Amino acid sequence: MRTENEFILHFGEMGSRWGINRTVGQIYALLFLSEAPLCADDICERLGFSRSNVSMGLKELQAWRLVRRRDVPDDRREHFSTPDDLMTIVRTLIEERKRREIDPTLSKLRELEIEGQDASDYASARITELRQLIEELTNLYEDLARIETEKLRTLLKAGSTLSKLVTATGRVIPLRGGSDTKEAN
Amino acid sequence: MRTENEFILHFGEMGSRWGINRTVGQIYALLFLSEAPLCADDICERLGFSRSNVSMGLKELQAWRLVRRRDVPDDRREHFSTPDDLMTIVRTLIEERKRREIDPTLSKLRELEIEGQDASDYASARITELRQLIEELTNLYEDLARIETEKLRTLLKAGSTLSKLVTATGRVIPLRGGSDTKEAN
DNA sequence: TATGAATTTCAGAAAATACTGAAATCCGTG
DNA sequence: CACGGATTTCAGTATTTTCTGAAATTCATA
Repeated sequence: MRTENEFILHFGEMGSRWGINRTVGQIYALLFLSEAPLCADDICERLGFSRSNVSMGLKELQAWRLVRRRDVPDDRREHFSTPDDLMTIVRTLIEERKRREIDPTLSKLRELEIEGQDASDYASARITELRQLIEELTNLYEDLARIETEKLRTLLKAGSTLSKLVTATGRVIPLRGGSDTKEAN
Repeated sequence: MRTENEFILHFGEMGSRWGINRTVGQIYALLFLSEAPLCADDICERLGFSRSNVSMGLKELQAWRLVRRRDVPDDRREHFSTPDDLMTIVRTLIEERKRREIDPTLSKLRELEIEGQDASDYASARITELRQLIEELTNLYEDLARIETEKLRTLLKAGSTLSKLVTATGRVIPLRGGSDTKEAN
């Protein structure tokens, strides 16, 4: 209980840094730690928030796709839980943050490049450069997002796979302090 | 001008999603688009914020390491600019966000694993699982952060490098819709 | 289609955050 | 070390965001 409480309080505090509020953070944390799905009343009781606040919070978590509805037999009330698989959670988180924090800016930059011919040369160049970099990073992300969870996990656990990755591009990139054997290409 | 203004307003609006406020977002955008370093007075005048607000904003941007001081000859006032290299900016952004949004949670999880033996089995398992995944992702990030900008950029531009990466682990992971030739291993 | 439990909506209260102007501090120069 | 421009601090105000309770709505069941 002590541990669970601290975890929940921590998520509440971090919430604002993560772009959700205290309530939403705590609700998420509570669901994350509970094996069985919980209904809104359970959450109110446990966290001491008003019913309406919990309702809002659950709505937001569903919009983030971080919490899903679950049917519990013999109970009319809706229940909620977080996905079991952590990798799924991480993927969702990244996807949603990209959608909220990056996509709108990419659209705006494209729009400004097309419509706006009135910026200074320097400003135009910077906007284009930024748009290009965001596109490249987005493409990389989309490649990554296609790799199945199982294999991504293997990759993650394998040691210094990264040096191999870079080797595959035709160059050798020594890792600082590493002792990789160099492969001539 | 029209274009610059729209860019600045957009950064102001997005600021709250990015964990900075409107003022800070606008100051950053203005500096990002200006070739010459600007002093606080320039910024006040251009954006219409109070002197003290601009001072706070610049302080915050420096704490994020997104803006640096620059000396301008024959002017006693401090001037500021964003780094020229976009890749540097992206690295800094990721580094700082990791520091603010992930590191504190990783510490807390470790602490809870050590101190807290009172959680339910399920909760303990989830905390451990989460701590492990964050560590793995953090390690991956640290590997990536060591690759020099020049080479990272090459990598980013190269096409479907990712399938090669995964091949290097000893498996072939077909990209959805891709037409990579499979390499037997 | 009337009932009532469950859920959502929403206007206003409470809390948190951002912003300002005035005063204090800093700092190079005479 | 006094002057004066540049910068920061800070207490109070304004704005935004979060939270609540009451009312409205939804929806399965009789």
